[in-house]
Amino acid sequence: MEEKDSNSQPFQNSSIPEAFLKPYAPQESEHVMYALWETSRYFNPDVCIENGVTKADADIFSIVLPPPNVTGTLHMGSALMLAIEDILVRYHRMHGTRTLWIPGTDSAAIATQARVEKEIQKSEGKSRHDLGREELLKRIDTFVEDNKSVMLAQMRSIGASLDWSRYAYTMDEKRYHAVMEAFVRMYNAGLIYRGNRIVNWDPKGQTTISDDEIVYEERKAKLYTFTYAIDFPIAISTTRLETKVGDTAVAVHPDDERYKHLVGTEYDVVFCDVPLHIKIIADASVEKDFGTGALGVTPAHSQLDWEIADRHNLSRPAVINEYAKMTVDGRLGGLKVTDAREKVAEWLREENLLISVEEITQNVSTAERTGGIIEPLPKLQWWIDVEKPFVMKESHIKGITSGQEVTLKELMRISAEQGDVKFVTERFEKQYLHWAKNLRPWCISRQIWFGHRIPVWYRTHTLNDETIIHADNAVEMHVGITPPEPTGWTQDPDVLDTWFSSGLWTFTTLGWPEETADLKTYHPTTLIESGYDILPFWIARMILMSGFFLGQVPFKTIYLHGLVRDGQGRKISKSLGNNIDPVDMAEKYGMDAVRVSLIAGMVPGTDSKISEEKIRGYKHFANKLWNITRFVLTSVEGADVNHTISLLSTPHSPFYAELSSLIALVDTHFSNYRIDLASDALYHYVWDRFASEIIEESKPLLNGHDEEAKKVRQQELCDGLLCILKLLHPFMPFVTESIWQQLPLKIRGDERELLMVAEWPKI
RNA sequence: GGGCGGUUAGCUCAGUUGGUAGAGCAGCUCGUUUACACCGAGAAGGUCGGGGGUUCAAGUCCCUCACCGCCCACCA
Repeated sequence: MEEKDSNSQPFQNSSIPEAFLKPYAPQESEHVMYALWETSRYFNPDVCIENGVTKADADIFSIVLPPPNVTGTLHMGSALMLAIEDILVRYHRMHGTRTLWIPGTDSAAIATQARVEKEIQKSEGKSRHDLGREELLKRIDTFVEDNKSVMLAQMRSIGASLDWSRYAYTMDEKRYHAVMEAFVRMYNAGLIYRGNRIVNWDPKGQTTISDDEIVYEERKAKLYTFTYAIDFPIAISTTRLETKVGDTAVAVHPDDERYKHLVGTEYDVVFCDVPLHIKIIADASVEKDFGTGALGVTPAHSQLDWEIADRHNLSRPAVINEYAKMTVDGRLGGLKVTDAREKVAEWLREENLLISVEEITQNVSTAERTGGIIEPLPKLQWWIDVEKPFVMKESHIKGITSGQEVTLKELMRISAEQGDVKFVTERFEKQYLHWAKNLRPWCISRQIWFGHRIPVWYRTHTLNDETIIHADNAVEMHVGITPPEPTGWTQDPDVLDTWFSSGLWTFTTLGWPEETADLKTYHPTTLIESGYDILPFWIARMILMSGFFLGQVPFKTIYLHGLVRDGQGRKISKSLGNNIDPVDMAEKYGMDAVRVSLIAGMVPGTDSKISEEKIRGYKHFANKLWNITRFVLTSVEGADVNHTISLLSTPHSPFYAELSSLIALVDTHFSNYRIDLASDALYHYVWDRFASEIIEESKPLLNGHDEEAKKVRQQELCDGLLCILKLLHPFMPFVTESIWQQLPLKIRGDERELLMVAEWPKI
């Protein structure tokens, strides 16, 4: 950009701050503004009270930041989340509300461990077993520490006015202890148990994963139809031939006329070298129209079959191990499942038992993190029983009375149905209720090393201790944060599902299990704000946990935002190369522009778009504001303006009336969580009204000879500017604060020094 | 299979209780006389996915069809 000839510079000898002689340069001031806010310590509501910014008995607005994973750097999705929350937080803080926003980061157990393991494998060619548990955890800690500092710096760069004095990490000491405490209490209430059930086993990651971590992939497969033996009366169909050596029954529909006469008969066959005892049973879960209408029941390797086995008291031989290899004797022994499948097909052909082979497409379950094909296996795991009634000693939840007996499932349903938690977007309530209704036992143990280790201890010798109960295998077990004696006890090697600890997040961040002042003051939190993609994972589990431990809902309102997509509405993905980095964009156009372009046109619950053109547009807007200031300052130079905070409370001209209705409109949009509409209204007022019309109309007035009219207009311009700065501050904190900091005292009047804590204009 | 969204200007989307179709970006024409060219002025552009219904009046309410997308379940 060329420097203007100094002779043509009209402000050469004026008192206009020099910064306004150039276009707005966000890069120079953003970090300075953030430092100013942070050192003021006003992000902390206690400091606001001490300094009279907030009254101690003011209304509460509390919100816990959904902790970003320490694995990554900040992407547009997290930037959107931070922007929305910061806008709401700044808005409430300026209203004099006692406002708390708690920052945190998430260890993201499986994702983080997988990431570090992969890097070590790549650079050193070593697996986690080569390193050992202790060494791997050390490496992960180093990785986390490195990443964390980058993450936190980026969160600051967004402008997030988080109370850093209350920062929490899911794996820090306080949170770790709270999670242990939670496990023990839930166990003692009888809601956590250890049991053998079918789990989703990921042979690649060598761990259990939850239903929610499964991704279905469409694949072509062969559907084989065959009989177990020449004299076996029913043909069955399957895509997983190799599991058939684990069959104990053939199930048919009770109403199926073809097979009715066979129900109850039993057969002994030798299938692929494996002796089987097959019982023919009738079960309503069988589809008459699929395949032959008869289902070979493999209790140990299918969720559905396991449940059928429950109903018919069948045995459940396991034939596949954790490495997806066959455990039977004979020709299949030790083979991988895919090879075994071929082998069985071969055998069927030889024996003339194969009736047909059909190409079908089916959904294969794969692990989200590793891509491994899920092998359903029976395993001894820890579970949360969501259907077991317990007594809720003290309930603050609408629809549940203290002392009432409820199940976790009912608790989740009632919290939403009675309106104790409200959804900003109604359709998510339907989704949530549907999910809560179909909730099954929740498997909370994971066979990885990084995470909250299960507080259960085992030893093989007996001891007379009342706290000891007997598990299977005649091993003694003790549930507690520490072992009953310093030696002789081994801790369960598994760690907890990351969502177990995340479910406690709204109250562990406030100091639970201690009964802290924070917990009393800020819980239930006012609002949870997150992407809709983690509704079942996280939102639902927080309601469960908070209900159980505190008899409260974790938050009163649920605001879910959508995905951030690219300018054409495509998902942001590495393969498309369409990623737009918020930090890069901020360097180019300023963070305010990034923030506003993220929330403009973003309706709660729907996906939104971001593009570089859009960001550029709002950069221009920031500059417009800058130049409006320049004009106003020039116009009132030497004039006698006198600003007091209360000025706006008595609108005495169309100008003030218009400002009042703008404030009212913005407030209405905020109360409906439509910050997109609020920012839109402000954008248009500032540009189309204030800049294009009011300022233009002012020019003849300011140059005219009617001194009274000139004076009135000068006052109006000042008040208008201050009002606009305040209204825009939540959206564009950097440029508005930059301007505020450079306003001459006579214009700022008796307002506070930091715009961040200035009083919201009153109508 | 079950559920839920969406379809409005070239592109991306608003449109609150039914009352004369809106914005941003792109594009077109013109303009650089001092807040801002990171600007201003102006014009153009839509039978609101198709069909039917309710109503004095429908982008908005109801029915139906088509297409796109998402979530859940999952057939062995």
